[in-house]
Amino acid sequence: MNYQQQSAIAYLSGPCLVLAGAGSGKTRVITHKISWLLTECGYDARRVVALTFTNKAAREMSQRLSELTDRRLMKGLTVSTFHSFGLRFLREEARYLDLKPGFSVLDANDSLAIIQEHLETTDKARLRAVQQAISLWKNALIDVDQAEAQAFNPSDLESARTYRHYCATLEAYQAVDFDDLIRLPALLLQSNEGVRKRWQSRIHYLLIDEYQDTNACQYEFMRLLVGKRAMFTAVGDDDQAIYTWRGATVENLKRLAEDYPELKLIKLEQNYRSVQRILSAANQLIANNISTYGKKLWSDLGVGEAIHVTPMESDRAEAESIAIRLSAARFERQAQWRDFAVLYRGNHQARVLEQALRELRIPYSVSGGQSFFDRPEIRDILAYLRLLANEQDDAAFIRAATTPRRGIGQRSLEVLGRYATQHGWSLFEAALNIVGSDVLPTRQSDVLSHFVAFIQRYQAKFLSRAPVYKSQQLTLESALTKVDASVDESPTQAITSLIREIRYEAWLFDSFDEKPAEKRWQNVCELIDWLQYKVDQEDLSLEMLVQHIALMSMLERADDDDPNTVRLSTIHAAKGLEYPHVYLIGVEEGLLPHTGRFEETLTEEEAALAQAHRIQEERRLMYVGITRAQRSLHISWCRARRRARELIACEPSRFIAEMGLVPDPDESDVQEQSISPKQRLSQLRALLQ
DNA sequence: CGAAGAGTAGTTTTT
DNA sequence: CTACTCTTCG
Repeated sequence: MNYQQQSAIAYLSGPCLVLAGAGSGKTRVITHKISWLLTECGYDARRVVALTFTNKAAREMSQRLSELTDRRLMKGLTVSTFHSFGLRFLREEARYLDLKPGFSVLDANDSLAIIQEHLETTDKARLRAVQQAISLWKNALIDVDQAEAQAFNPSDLESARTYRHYCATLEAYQAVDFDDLIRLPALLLQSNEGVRKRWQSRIHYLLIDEYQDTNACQYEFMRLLVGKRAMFTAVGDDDQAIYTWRGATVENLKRLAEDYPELKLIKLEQNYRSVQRILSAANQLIANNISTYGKKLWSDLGVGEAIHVTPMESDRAEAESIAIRLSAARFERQAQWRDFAVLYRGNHQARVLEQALRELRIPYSVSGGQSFFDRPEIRDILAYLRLLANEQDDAAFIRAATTPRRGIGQRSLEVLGRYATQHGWSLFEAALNIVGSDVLPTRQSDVLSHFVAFIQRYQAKFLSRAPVYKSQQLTLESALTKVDASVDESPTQAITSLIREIRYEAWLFDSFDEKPAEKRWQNVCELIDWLQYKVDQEDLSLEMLVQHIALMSMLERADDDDPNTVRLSTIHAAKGLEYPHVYLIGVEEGLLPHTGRFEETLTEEEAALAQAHRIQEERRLMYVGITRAQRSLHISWCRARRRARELIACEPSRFIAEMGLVPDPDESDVQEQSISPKQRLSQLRALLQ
């Protein structure tokens, strides 16, 4: 532990900001600080909260923490993502926000559907833009009225109107979205003194990871949680701020110094991860950015080998070449597959790579990408669970009512929707009251009321379970209290019987070919297993489980099996991780830095400014990518790339020149041309036999 | 109402 | 090339 790390850990006199460069032992400082608080300073674990941005980071933190701390002292400690923490807060304080305890947590898909319904357009770009606008407004704590007042052009006005409709819909659904998980707690802490006092006296020390990624909302949340006492440690690196598109603002770093004049600033500049060659390139690159706090990273791990820069003919050739080079490198370096990572800008780039790797039988795993919980069959089942927990969740109602097909179609839903709007009901309530009304033919209303009765039957099953949330004295600790064990049927048993009753398996095999159907059914079974596991592990009620699922990005099983595979990952998803050998691909103008479409509504200067910010963020992204590498770094770019259905010419990224790198003579395209990838592939195959 | 077929648009990053 | 949408037919 170096001097700076030690002082960061031991500093407890007030607010503390640790500027931790890439690989400078950031997580180490946080975990040791928590351990220090618990074991040396006598802090009660229930009074300490550590917040991260990703589930992965939270998991790693508690993992590493438990390696250096007595388990008994950790009891009641909170290490979670901002969003999970916000969810827990909301569950406890739901009554102050007119939210019922079973409120739904909508994911991005659900919220997009609401927006689409209101806008009545299928223009995907527009929909995304509006969704983004709404999210940014929420994250900046701008309410509907303010948004409308600030709208200067028709496009913004339409977005603001949609914002209004969107918020109203969420309220009607008794649902919150991701942004609300932080926004609502922040607003409640602002407006309700009693709640504020309670939380401020409950939390004695707060730690925040990746502080540079906080948005205005999260800042406010944090500020109100720590109160005047201001006992917190924020750890971050302004050079690694790569989420400003999500509302994160580096301004928060400056604001911290302004709001807390007594703020203790500690810089961690020694890098323990990479060889000097890699670090120098990273430093040289990031020097092109305007930085808030200057940092000079250094390491004593030696100079290291040269950074390879390789031009490729096409994205296909790049993928094949990477596959070959991975095989060769593993052999030459006597390394494991898990020592290698291939990083890229966009998820779609994984496609070609996967193909190439499969051809060479190279084991790989893709991080990020499509989430397990995004698969249609999983969403089907979850729709039922969501509906059980909250019958006002219209989105869940529609999905559950129409899957599997039970004779409720577009037309019936339209009529039902109108009927519901007329009376100010949810779809569920409307369906409940539809028998006897003459809005639908008896055949349809029978099916609907049959469906409603079915849902109610299962609701009763779950309701008979101890409803944890009703307890008035619910606290952080007791939220996880064991569910009444005297009930005859476990939640997962009930879910299993529900799935059987809707004949989901049969429906799958009916609607799809044997192979895909089997896979889907397997996923459903996996979901049930996972639910069972969660129920056993954490004693969560169905409600809490369902709410939590929206926050799970991937199947969290990776920790038990430790696959020896090459990691394929977006640079974003690789943040915080490190690999001995990194291949950074697609380093081209237009892709990295990525250039999206420019906004027509902006003036020329505004557009130029936005563009400048964009480039800086992309540069930080490149910086993050580079600094993942410990020993060797390989950068490649393509002369041409398939995009949509045409081949477009590409230029090497300006970042390559900014780092002062030139193509590596040994691996230049001369060799690429003299021997085709296919030939090299078969050569290598022969070699490997 | 729902399934099968034809046509068409599409690519940033994520809790 | 593929994944999704819209259309048409039973």
